Amino acid sequence: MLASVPATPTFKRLPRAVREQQMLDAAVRVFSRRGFHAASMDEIADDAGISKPMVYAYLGSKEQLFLACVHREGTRMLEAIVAVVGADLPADQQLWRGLRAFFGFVGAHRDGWAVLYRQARGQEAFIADLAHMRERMVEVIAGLFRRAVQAHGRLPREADLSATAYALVGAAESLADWLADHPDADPEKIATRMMNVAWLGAGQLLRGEVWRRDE
Amino acid sequence: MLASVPATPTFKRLPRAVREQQMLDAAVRVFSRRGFHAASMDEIADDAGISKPMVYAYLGSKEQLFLACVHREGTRMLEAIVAVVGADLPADQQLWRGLRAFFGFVGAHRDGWAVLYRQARGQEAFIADLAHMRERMVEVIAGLFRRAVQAHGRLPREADLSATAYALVGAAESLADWLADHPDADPEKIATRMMNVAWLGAGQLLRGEVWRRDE
DNA sequence: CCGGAACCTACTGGAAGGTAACCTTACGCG
DNA sequence: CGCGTAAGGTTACCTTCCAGTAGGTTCCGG
Repeated sequence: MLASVPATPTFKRLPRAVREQQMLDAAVRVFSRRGFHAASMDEIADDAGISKPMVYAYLGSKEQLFLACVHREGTRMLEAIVAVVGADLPADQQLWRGLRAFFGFVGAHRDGWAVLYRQARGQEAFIADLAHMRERMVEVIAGLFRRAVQAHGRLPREADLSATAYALVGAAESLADWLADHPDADPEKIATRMMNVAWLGAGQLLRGEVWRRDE
Repeated sequence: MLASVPATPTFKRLPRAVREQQMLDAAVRVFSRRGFHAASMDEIADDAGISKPMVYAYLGSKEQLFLACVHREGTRMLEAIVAVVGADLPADQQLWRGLRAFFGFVGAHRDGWAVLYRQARGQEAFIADLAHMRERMVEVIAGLFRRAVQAHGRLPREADLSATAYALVGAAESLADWLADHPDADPEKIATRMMNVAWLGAGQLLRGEVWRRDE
């Protein structure tokens, strides 16, 4: 009989590891579409092609699920950046490569990272974890500057370093936001603009100077 | 007669305009303490010393109430900035004064503006209005640069101008966030640091150059 | 004394987080 | 081979919370 072979190849039982990733994918989609509170577990489960209790069984509560999303995406992004920043390159080259990787990543995950990240800020329950990831990013950049300044034979003040790093991270996030909302924008171009303002500063920019990458 | 002055100063009937401001004050407090969704209309009404139906009668729905908050605070901030930026000062002076006003404002409304603003981002319903306010801010800064560049005899590309402005706005917001979380930080100092990185850029900073305000 | 503005208590209706109890397929092991 | 059991999966429910409202009361101005 025909009926013995099920005509629905989609609904197969899958091992936990696979389902978990599918659920996280769905959760990222829904969270970034709706925001944390407005997203319902029903919709996430639906989007993942599974029923709600499974989500609870595998990922725990809604909060835990959200944290898992942020953690996965954040780790991917940080790895993508760290991978391309060579430790012994000149500072501007490091910054350039990091920025290019960052905007490349955001460009490739438009509805994923940027929006998710924005969601997490201000949601009381997550600011601690978010601040921690942000801190790691800031520390990477601050460390970059620390070495560069020391290479110039001066000793930097920590407060100045981290303030500068914070400002750069904020600037990058702002442009990433803009990028996320403009599907036809070119990440590489954004990275170049960001590099210009970050490295040269407004003062030199409006005098017509341009940063060149001469790799 | 003495009786004409009521002896109960707390529970007096008040004209609409006054109550509305009290409600907005309470709403800003509660929204920034809890976040948009976690804030309940009951708590806001309670905090305002009034009952819930009054809030609905005067300010409409929860969304409208939130928008009213954002709008009021945002307008106040923009006015504070525009008021100090003289139209015919050199560009760096304008930027410096604007930044000082901005961080001064945030410092004076720590639990008000910064958190409220962060709340609004990512909440589907508000991104349009938020983007509009942000756009006004970006346009102010972009206009500042446009004139400065033209004063140098060159014609700027709009895309570059707004990208630069976006980056600066993002950097300022990021530092403002940091400021909102550090009650003992000095707004003036943050403004100086921001001015350094914005005007000089990282390249000159790590060579040890410093922007001086010589007013 | 009447109209309307300020104000209240008390309710409804629905949405959504979370769970209990149950089915069903794969597959390891005797 | 077959059988038991755990892992994959489901339906249907409970509960709580909260935006929003119905309908009534008090007070002031004219």
